Amino acid sequence: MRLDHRHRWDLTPSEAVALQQELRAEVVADRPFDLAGLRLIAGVDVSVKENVSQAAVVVASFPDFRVVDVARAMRPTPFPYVPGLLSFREGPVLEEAFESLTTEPDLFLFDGNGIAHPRRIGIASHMGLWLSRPTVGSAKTRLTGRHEPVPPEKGAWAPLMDKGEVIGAALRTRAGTNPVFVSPGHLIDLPSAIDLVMRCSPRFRLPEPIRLAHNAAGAFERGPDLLDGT
DNA sequence: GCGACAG
DNA sequence: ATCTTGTCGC
Repeated sequence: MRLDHRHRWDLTPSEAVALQQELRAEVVADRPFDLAGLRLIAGVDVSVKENVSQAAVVVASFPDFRVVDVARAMRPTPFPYVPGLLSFREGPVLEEAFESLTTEPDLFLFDGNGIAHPRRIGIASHMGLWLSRPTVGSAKTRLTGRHEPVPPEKGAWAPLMDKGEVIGAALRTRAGTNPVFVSPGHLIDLPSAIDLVMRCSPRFRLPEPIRLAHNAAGAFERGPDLLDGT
């Protein structure tokens, strides 16, 4: 699929931060997204095996999550993990995977944050600019911001606050486990993102598209092809 | 200077 | 992210 807003990835950490400061103004995180029109959703994830990164983009039908397309890419890991600069580590291999994607998903769900980021441009927002399509961030742990305790029932959530702004939500996708951190990536608002993640998590803590992508990205290291949700 | 810190 | 056995619970 076609990509916009392309730029070089080989930047120093301080150059990367400067670029984020430039790009943050382009991110749109206040637009409602109509889930009624959602047909194809893509889960995005990257696995790292020493100095090799493997990306997987799994396109599935919504709301039944039948896999319709898978794009993968494998490249040397170019950038160390630095909190706040994840997109510069995973961006290159993701770019390659996106280019080989033949299907056109309506929305992309990322394993990581959207605007719930110190500079409001986590990997879901950053890649959203490249994709020019709605993106949502779903992280397993918190990067920045604070929140009140989340009630125990499935579907309960608490706003994630940072510097006086609501940047996301700690969402209970399943009772008895930790909440996930949801935030708009690009071209979607928080209420829509929360609704989406809940509808993508009928059974497990993590959204179905993320689980599919996680399996596809790490499959070669865990034996036989496990491209389904088993 | 001391913690915090997506994957 | 990845390193790794058993174990508690539905």
